[in-house]
Amino acid sequence: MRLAELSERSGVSTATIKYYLRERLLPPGRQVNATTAEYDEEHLRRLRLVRAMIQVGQVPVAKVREVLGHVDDDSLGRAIRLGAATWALPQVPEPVEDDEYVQAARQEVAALLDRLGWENAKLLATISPAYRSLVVAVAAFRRLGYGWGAEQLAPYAELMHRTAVLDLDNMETHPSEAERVEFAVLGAILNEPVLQALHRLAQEEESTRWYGFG
Amino acid sequence: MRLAELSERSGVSTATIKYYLRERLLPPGRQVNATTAEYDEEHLRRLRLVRAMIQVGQVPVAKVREVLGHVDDDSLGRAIRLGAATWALPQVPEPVEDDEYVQAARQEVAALLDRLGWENAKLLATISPAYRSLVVAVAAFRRLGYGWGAEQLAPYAELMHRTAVLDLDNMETHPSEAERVEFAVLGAILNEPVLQALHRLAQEEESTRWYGFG
DNA sequence: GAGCTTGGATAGTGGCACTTCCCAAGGAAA
DNA sequence: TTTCCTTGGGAAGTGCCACTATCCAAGCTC
Repeated sequence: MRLAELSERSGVSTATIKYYLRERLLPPGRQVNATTAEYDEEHLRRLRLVRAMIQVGQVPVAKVREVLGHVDDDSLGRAIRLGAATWALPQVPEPVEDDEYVQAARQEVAALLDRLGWENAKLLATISPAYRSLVVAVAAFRRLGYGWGAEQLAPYAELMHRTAVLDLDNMETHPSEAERVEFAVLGAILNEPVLQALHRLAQEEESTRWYGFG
Repeated sequence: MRLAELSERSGVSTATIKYYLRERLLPPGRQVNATTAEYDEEHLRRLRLVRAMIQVGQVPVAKVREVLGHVDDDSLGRAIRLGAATWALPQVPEPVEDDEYVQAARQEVAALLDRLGWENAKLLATISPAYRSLVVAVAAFRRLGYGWGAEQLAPYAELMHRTAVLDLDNMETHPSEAERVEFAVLGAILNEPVLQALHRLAQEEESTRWYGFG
């Protein structure tokens, strides 16, 4: 198919597709002659994946390129490819100053991992962006005077752990390795908006149960 | 305290504080004379809240102003104030076309709420941004050929429901109404990065348990 | 051969979160 | 008193980002 058809079938304007081609989020089409290139179903699928990451996952273009690089890199193991995708996602900025709140948050997070027995996560503490994000968020709470500590976090962490197990179970249901990897990446990126929306819906459900609509 | 001290104690540059004052995210200080204004602890607290929303919660400035308006509006009931904060948060864009995927996603979400017995959420279906986000995200999965439906979503929804119950339990532990409302708003905004970070950490923990670090 | 579409390149747009610059007024030091 | 620094406020500028508009020459279509 040509660019116009790719545009029509994906709902993405030709100008934007050209932009993605320029940004190397899509591989170039097969050049038929000087003014025509041919695209196939794989391009359409990749384009939809890119759109889903950008629009639903709110992933910036540069990060999309990075993630796709890992998706296409067959030399990496699955845990690495899954991790690479998650790690490439936008993160909260590095805490500029290591003030008392950040240090206290660091201790609480460490205590949390101890309590949960997440031995692997402890090993990843110094390098995992998720770990850093958690510390920053907990520090923000503490800075405002709320005592978020291991005790309050533990039940949340248990629930998130079960969520992660569901993620992996779902991934395992896919037959081919290529499909599993794409699903892992997608899951890492698209599951979060799903979880977020479910969380907000559940909050609405529950708070109206407690307090009514008024 | 004066602007310079407010800046020092919050770690936010004076230029940025001026910007927040101009954008009405902070109330003006008490004007001492033509070139001096006096700020107090409440300004510092509000500034930290604003920073937390913008940096950790990634909430755009315009939305922060909107949310703060609800926080300060004593005339609203708690469920409304909590909802108002969550609803003001950035959302995925409206699905442009009501194609087959969006329609199928809508049906699956409706089936999910039936299955879960979330009667209040069903009533909110036409107006809740969270509902719309969920539909958009599920549609994105379906467009890529993954069969996310009520059956796969239900266990996730159960876990998120328990999370929401934890949220409300935590809120109830705060003694004063004003504190509860601020905590509800903050929880709606800052809990999400916490949950996200916990989820990613749990994924790392679990996938390394399954597949190792290699 | 007139008039269309094609893909590629370049430059422009609009929004956002700051950040820089300038100013007049005030306080402090010489 | 004079000089110098600091203050808060406003206007304009910056840098980034995700597009989007405009050109262009080549080719296809009637």
